[in-house]
Amino acid sequence: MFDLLSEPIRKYIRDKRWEYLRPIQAAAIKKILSSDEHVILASRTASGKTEAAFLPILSKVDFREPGVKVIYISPLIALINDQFQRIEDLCSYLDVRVTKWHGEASRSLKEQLIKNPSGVLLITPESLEAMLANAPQNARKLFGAVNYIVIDEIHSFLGADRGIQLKSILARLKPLNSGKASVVGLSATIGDYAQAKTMTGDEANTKVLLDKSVKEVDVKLRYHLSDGADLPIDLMKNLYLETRDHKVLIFPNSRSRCEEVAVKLKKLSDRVKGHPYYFSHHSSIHKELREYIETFAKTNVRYPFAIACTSTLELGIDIGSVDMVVQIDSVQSISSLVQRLGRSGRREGEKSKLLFYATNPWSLLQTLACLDLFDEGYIEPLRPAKKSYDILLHQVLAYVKQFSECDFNKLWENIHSNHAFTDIEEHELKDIVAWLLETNLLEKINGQLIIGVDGEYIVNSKDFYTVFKTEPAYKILHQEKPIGEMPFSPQLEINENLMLAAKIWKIIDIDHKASKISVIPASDGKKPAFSGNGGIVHSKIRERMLEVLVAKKEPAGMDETASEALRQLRKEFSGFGIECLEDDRPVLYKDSVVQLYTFQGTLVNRTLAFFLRKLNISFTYEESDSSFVFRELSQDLPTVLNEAMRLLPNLHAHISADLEENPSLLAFSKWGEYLPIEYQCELLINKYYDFENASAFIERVNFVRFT
DNA sequence: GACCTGCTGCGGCTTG
Repeated sequence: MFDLLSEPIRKYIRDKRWEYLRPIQAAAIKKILSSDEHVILASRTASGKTEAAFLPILSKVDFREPGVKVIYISPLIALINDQFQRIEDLCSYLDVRVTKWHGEASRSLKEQLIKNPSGVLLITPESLEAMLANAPQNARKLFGAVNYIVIDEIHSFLGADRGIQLKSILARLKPLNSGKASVVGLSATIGDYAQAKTMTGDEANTKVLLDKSVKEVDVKLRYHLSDGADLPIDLMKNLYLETRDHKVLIFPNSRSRCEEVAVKLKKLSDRVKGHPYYFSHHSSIHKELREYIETFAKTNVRYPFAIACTSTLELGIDIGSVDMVVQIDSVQSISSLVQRLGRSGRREGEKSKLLFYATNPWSLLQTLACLDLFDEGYIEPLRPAKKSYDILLHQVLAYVKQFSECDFNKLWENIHSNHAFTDIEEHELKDIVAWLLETNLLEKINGQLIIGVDGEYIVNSKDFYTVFKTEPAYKILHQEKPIGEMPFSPQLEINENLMLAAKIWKIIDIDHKASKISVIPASDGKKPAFSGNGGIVHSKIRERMLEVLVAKKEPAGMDETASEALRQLRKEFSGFGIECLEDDRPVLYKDSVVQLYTFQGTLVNRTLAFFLRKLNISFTYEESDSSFVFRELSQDLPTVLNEAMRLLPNLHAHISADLEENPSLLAFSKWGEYLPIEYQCELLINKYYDFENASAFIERVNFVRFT
């Protein structure tokens, strides 16, 4: 393979003293150099995917003619900054210019590129959106000669609104260079290759190159039952002893818990004069502090450290290799587990090390299920987008802004040929455009659609370029230096103490006008409160939990208390006599209380809850064990579910009544509120609920009674 | 108790 590469690239490899090419690199070189087909490169973390894409692309592309030749698209600014150094290093062998283009990148360098377009461009989807909408003339000048579009961490776009937007942007780029650019997608965690291929818009000519080799994982499972809001002290002490001499990432699943873990570990360390390198890293920590932590982790070789973090440290940002990954209570998805495990054992021949703590039996069971699925190489498929009317509406505004004016037929031609919207029909676009005209987001002059009076505010706001929502928050400052931010809550009051950035603070001033809170150091205080929605657990994980629950086999890696907790939970359920894992579901009858364990994913349960509400049946739902508790059930469960199915033919009427009563149901969608009401209903049905799988569950479920 | 992601144009100021 080496000989196929161009001389400067071969020199790069010699200078790096690579003894051999990784399997994914060899395969990618062969494929990319021999064809112009789109490719998806799927291979575990730290397997050299970036080079797998760029070595052959840089060998093949002729950079002498003007114009940007390669676009690299990343979901994160931090990843662009990281990859910039690697790619620039590579490109220095070819005298090719690399330019960063995102909201925090240098404007003068952007302007230089527009004056004299060439080389490789690293950019975010939102920056592409902004360029297409605001300065289409720049986009034409820059992208007329693009040969390759590399999409990093492509799984982070799949199954998400941001992915539909990216698809649409790729479709809008096509006419600028007569569609001659090939797409190369990179990821370590793709569960559904068919869906990954749809990103390119040409599934038939998209090939997947897959390196299935996996790292061995060394797993230890511990159990410390928690009765209250805080983590048990014996868990914290054990965690301290296990991690004090190592470089570790700790994933406690919430920002609030990150603070708790970082502060408590630091206190334990202080007491015995241990190292001071305890940090917390999540979205509410100020950017500069986060960057400091990342740089510390990457460049420090001498000292052990512990970073309590959320999914901010899950994607490909390079913080080097850690000795161990700690997970406190279960992950919500296998994809997330794979990414987190990939942060340790990155060196050749090294194992990944995972230390897991459960604080309740269901979290232990969920982890065992996830590890089981992980061993099989399973990654949950993402829900394919169906009728994304909200993103369509956003892209309609973007198209009209990009074109300045266009008639309906031109708009329809563009939407119709856009692979993000293959399931949208002309009459649907007509309805939505008519509604946009009625609400003054669009206007029609001489048969031409233009942005309307109220639309101007929307498309000219800096909030226009994203398809996801963000909550307003207060800035937290110490001596005018920003530490982080928090959403306003009753917790934020003068003289209250709280944790942030692994330190404890006392609030001394609140400026509501400027949304600023001043703090000074303190020695004791509470965990911060953040508002958020948990993740979505896939039905496959819940089904596997049932399987592990009724199995006899003792899973490996558990300590004695964990084993005992599993034995206990298995004993509780041994009386049910589950025979068919797919259909049988336990129902516990105790006095007048009925508890149904569905072992279904979050979306199916959410849909079942919708039915129960509509039937005026009172219940409580518990996400951790996926169960519904009924305290005054007057009919038996099969009758109830039969009635639920009878609601289906009138679904729209029920949903629209719900929406009228509670418009915040649409809060999950940033652009949904601008849709006509009947399309808002469709959006709820397609994106928020899962009627297909809920109905299938109702039809096949067989209640296994236990008293 | 429950994750994350991104951003323009322009006016006005400071600094070399």
